[in-house]
Amino acid sequence: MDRRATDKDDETSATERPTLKTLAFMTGLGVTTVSRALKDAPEIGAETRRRVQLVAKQIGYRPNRAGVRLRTGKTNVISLVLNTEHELMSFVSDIIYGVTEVIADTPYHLIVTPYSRSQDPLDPVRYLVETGSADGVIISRAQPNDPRARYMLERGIPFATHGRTDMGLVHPYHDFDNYAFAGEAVRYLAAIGRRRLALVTPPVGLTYYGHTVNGFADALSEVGASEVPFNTVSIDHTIEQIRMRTAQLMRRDDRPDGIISSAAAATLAVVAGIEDAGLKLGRDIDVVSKQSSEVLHLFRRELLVVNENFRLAGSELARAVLGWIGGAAPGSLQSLSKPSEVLPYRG
Amino acid sequence: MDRRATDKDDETSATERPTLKTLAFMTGLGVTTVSRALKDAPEIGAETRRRVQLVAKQIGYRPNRAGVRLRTGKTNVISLVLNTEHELMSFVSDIIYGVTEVIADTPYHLIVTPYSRSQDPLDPVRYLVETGSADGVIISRAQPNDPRARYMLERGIPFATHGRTDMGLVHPYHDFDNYAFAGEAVRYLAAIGRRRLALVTPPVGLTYYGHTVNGFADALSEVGASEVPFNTVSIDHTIEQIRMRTAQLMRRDDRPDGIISSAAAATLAVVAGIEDAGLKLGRDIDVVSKQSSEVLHLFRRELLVVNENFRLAGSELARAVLGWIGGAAPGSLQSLSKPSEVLPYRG
DNA sequence: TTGGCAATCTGTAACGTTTCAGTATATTGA
DNA sequence: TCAATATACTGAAACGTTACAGATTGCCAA
Repeated sequence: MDRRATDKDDETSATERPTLKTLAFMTGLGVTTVSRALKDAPEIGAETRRRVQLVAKQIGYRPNRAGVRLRTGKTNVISLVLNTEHELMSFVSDIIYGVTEVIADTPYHLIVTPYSRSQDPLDPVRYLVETGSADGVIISRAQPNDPRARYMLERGIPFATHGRTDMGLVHPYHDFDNYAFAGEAVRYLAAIGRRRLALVTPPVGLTYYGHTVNGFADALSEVGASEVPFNTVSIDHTIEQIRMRTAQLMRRDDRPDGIISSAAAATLAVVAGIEDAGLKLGRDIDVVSKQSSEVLHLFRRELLVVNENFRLAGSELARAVLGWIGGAAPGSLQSLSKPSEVLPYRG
Repeated sequence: MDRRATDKDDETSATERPTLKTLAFMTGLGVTTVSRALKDAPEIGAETRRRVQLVAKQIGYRPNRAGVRLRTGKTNVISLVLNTEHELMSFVSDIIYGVTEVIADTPYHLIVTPYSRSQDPLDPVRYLVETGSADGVIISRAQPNDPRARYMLERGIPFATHGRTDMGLVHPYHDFDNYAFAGEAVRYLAAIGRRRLALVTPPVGLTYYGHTVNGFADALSEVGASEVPFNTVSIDHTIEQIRMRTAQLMRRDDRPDGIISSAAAATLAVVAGIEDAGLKLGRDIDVVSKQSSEVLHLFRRELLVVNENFRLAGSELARAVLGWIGGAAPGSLQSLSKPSEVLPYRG
């Protein structure tokens, strides 16, 4: 128990970042004791604990991430896996902000892991898991049978999906209730006298494609309206494609008098197509669209909108992943966001 | 030189992630040799080098980031520092995608570090530097006298700014030539007979506010048009504010017959305001606007647009930071993006 | 032969953290 | 009184990497 300054340590330069060793030296304790005191371990005396924590706060001690990660494997990183090509008018920033909001006062960092159209969506996830680059993962564009979710479940790495899967496997998710959205939209249009409705669907293959289509179909038969098939486009198509095909559709005799669109970007193109065909919004046809920011009513007042909050989605997803990491049951970390009413323009 | 399996090592379980030790064992070499062979050190025999690299590739060896980071301080992380509240129609995703494009085949990860309106913009930067969380930083919303740039220059941490500063200090940046943009816009409007022009400016305080205002003023006097002051808004204002104040402006006798807008989101509000005042785009007034995605022509065909490519900005910024990290001279890592022509709608 | 010197390769230590297996002291039970 | 036990602390080892300071070998000049 000799308390001479250890010969090799240079506690001289005050500019260096403090480590546990610095704290140990300052408090006269061992490194181990300091480490445990900082994490409120029970076998540390109350006064010692307070003293260590005080000094740590004073000198602005921050654990070295690399040290922790090397020793424990804990990265303190959440990864958001994104497709860099889909989603035109990108809601991406909202999700990111939602996530950062939640992790702001945690030690977590957010890394963005992209993948492109040409890649297998499993690639980035495999990379993250194999290299142990994150404690938790958020993926979007969930599919009914999603290999990524299956993969991560097998490896036991916490994750949350934006959108639900349908594999009989339970995992955290956040989803917008697109079944309800499509239903509400149909009922609204029926209520204002529209009877021949078309749907601009989500990308085929994603889970919420099914939800939307089902909500649409069920509500159609409920209100006794009919569907005008419009399967040639989804919101993943380009502006040009959607516009052209909408114009084609609107030039037919059996054209719809109502359209429901699953995304604001697509709606811009749909409206352009409608007008290309010489028809007028609000008179010849009504359009209900989801949007994630208040742009559509600036675009055309006649549009009917339903708001989807992606910032909230980001927050919920982050909360879910952190919850799972923290040991909560995956099944308890699922949330579904109800759509707003269908909103007409108000001055 | 005994080649018995070292007693404590368990090279048995094939499921573990390979490390240098694994490679050393497999090749029969020392850990040091393997390490150097992998980074093409000159004192390693050519054959040995090839052999090690072959084995490494075969078993999918990936250096442990925490190990490298702990030992060398190199994080292999680039941080993008973002304000979570400004920038309505967010170009954020484009920047992110641009960055990820460039770092895709490097060992770098991208972390997003947010800060909110209530915080000092220096906070996140200070955090990154103090904790050594990134090898390079990208900041946006550059100011003429930017404390963040000054701070990072002092600490010698590589960074790039989206937008220029004006402190007589040299550092990498990427910027859109807003002086040219405003000038082109003025000249275009003058050429189609507009003589009384108003400018929806960038946020006061940011460097490109000055560029834009100067480009506007210089071109005005060049073509002999006059300015209608419109200092009550900038593109950082809310949609509602811009819309209301534009309507007010357009109801005055001395209203402009041309408006130049620095952002697409603001332009939506400007057009709404114009129409609120009962005026018609293309007849009573023309509007030139920057946009970062092809939305404005769907919105109103009469709009005149200039495209700004944020994905490119992201790529350039990433390239700049990586260049600086790689030892290039900061002064050689500056780029300016020329605006496109002013583009009217074409069917 | 011997010394010197390249050319290759190697072990050890260190980065900062947590965990393991203690040690020293005080306190309790009988 | 003595042993058992609880309390409060500690050093050493390990995570995977790189840098440092050697080691070993072969070859050439003297």
